[in-house]
Amino acid sequence: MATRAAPVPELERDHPCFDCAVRELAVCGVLEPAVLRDFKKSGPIAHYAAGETVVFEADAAANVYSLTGGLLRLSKLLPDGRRQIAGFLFPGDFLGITLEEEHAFTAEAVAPSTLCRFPRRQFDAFVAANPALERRLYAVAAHELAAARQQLVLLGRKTATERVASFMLILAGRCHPIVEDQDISFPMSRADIADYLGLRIETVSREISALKAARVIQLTGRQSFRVADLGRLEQLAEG
Amino acid sequence: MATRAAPVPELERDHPCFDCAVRELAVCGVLEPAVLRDFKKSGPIAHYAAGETVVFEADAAANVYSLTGGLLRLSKLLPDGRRQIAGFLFPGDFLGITLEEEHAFTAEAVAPSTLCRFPRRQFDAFVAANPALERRLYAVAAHELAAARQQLVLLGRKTATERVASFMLILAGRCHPIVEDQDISFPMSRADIADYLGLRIETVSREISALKAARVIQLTGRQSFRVADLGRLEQLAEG
DNA sequence: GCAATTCGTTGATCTGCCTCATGTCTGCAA
DNA sequence: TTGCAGACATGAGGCAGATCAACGAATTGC
Repeated sequence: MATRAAPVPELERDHPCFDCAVRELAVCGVLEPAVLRDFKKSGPIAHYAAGETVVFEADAAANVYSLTGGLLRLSKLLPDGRRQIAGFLFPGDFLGITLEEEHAFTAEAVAPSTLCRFPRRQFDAFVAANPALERRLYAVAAHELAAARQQLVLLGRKTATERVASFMLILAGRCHPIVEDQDISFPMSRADIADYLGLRIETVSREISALKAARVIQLTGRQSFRVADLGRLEQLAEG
Repeated sequence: MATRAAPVPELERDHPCFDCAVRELAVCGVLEPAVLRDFKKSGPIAHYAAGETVVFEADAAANVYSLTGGLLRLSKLLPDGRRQIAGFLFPGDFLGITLEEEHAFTAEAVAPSTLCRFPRRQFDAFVAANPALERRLYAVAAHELAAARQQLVLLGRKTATERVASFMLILAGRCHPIVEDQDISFPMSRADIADYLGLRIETVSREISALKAARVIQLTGRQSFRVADLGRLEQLAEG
């Protein structure tokens, strides 16, 4: 979870990074304050309302972004309207891991979101000049790759029950340690969950109801829940 | 495709990299000959027969590898035996993009394969000392990530017909340019294809038969085919 | 050579999830 | 309060792909 970093004394109080909540988490975390000061000059902070699009797939990849607050979804549409969500971006996550000239996925705000935007060319130059940043980007890419491959297993081989249970565990896993009866809220709709898990919303709804009926989870709102039986949930997620 | 690089005159004739077929393609491609000479000292060449395991999932990630010949599959098993193949590695591909201490996937030889093996610690030190190599690794990771996310769309939202057509296009896409009536051979079994596409072997077999009956492809052997109608194949792959 | 085994194909049937339909809840505005 | 719209839930029936079964064609071992 995004733990607020200590303010950076070397920075001016009005510098946008001064009390950034995700500085340690984000790629910027590896930069020295002096470097950071210059770095952030390169791009403004952008706000997006829920539902707004940050980048369209096939758009020129002119900027890269660091998400400081909110939630994004990365999705792709097939010609007939079928949609697959490849992943969600949480505060601290980086948007723009590619060397292609165009984005491969659409990024949209699921909840109101705040991002630091950097012109791509400038960012690349900055990366080239800062080996620590380059290393951090590689780490981020490796991490995303592992997550995507894990999702391949879910989409290729898991049942609807296993998928929904796995999703609940992913949500719960964002809090360390995972404890039972802790309230976990998720801003995404059933439609988003369905498109992430390769299911239909009716199926997601039914499976959530089943988990609730089995007293494995407890719904505390439309978009929040508690894990009531972690062992059983983990069991259901694997088969 | 692996185009044989020109021999490297600065290297001894008996140096393993002297006439490596994939040197330009692989991560080593960015290294100066003098650096390359030292680099390769660090690890031997390993051979694996078809079916042999290079690394087991959950094994300590003690080595990284560069595939110089053959074909590997990256797979994961669920407790009850269901298997998902996350991807195939072709000559020039790198095995070991992770910062975790354990491998997340099993890597097995689909066909007889040859790999350069490097102790991970030594490799990491080498990467830290060679920014060009670091950049290349990031490029490789970004590329793999894009491929994995594309595969998420296939597994989450495509029909059996679309999946098999997409697979044929992926195979054909490894030859540039894609031309009709060029013989394309693939060393993987129907079981491997099924586990890659999230289908059963019977379904893969039926769909291949259907593509053949529709004269979209032509089978020239058990594990080779020709694209007879590229436009139609692309159409079928998207829906 | 011939059995034994593995791999791929094809047919018949079954089932998990999708599709379609309808109902319920919540938030918001009048 | 009522009415409305959007999101979510639930029921009934259908279908794509899984499962089960049988067979043919390569490959391997003797």
